[in-house]
Amino acid sequence: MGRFEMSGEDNLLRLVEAEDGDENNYHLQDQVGFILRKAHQRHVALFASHIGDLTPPQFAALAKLHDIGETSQNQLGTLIAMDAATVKGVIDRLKARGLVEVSKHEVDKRRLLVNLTPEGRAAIERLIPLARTITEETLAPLTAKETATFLRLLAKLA
Amino acid sequence: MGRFEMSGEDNLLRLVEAEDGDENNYHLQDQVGFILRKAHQRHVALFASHIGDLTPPQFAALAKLHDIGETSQNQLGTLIAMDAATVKGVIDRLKARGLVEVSKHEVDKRRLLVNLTPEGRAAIERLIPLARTITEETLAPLTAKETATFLRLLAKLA
DNA sequence: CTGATATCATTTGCATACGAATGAATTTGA
DNA sequence: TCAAATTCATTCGTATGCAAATGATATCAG
Repeated sequence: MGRFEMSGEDNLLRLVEAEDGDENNYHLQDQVGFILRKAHQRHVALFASHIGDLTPPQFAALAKLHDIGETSQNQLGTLIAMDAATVKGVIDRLKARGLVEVSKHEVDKRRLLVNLTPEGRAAIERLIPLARTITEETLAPLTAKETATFLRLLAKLA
Repeated sequence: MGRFEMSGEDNLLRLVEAEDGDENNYHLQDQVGFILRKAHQRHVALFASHIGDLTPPQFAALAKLHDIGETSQNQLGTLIAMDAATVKGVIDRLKARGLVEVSKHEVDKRRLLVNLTPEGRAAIERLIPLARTITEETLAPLTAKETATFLRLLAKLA
């Protein structure tokens, strides 16, 4: 289906359509969703290379608990953008490793309170500097000005 | 832990450190990895709202096969940024639905060739216009100029 | 007060995503 | 040539991520 095999009519059509963005061909590698997925993959790989024993979602849970203190599992999920099923798995694994502990809310018996253990607090405080490095490496292909622009626009899409 | 409970010494420390970017506090919601994850989540949700019966990775596989024609499973994985284990699962599910078919490479017996079926070709050609809409909606919070800038910078990170 | 709603957590099922190990086939290099 | 290294595919284990269903509890409206 090379362009050199097109008839004159097809060629005319192509020339007309080229004006509004080559609508005839679909280039997966130019789609925002595909590039977004790849950029996310690269970040996760960088994260793993620096922090091998914790995933980004696990880190996010610990960092948020460190920031705001004890909360319900549901509220934590909202703050770190995880649905209820996902956050449960993350908390279960952190609990199994002794990094967080859970307790029942005294008043509202539906709620499960989550908090850092001393080990969890030590871990997140040790890891935050590494996370800053990961952020830097993720953004390393951009200049400082580009980084500011990128983060501003990315935030609009999130 | 409010700032109004800080001692005078802490306050001085905070003022000094504020000069190089508030390094004492870690704000998860400002980290590129976290925002990248949320932006990706939003895109996947938009995708699902328009194309309910196919996931973005499945769509990517069909779109790439439509673009380049028959190829090995391994090569396809490289082109759509999936490792061998992941692409196998995606192809297995597309195969089970009759959208792709696989065959053995005659010369190199290690390779598994993958190609669209007529049904797969019809499906991807029907879905590509929807995918364009999804791209538009994903980028809707940005102006045209911002979109161009964003895609250029995002590509640098991917 | 109480029935309808809403919220919180859990469970199940399905689909990525990737590291590590394995086996088969191919390519390389001394 | 032939042993070593590489490539391709598969399998296993672990970890998100989300929809849907369920059960317990809490809130709201009449």
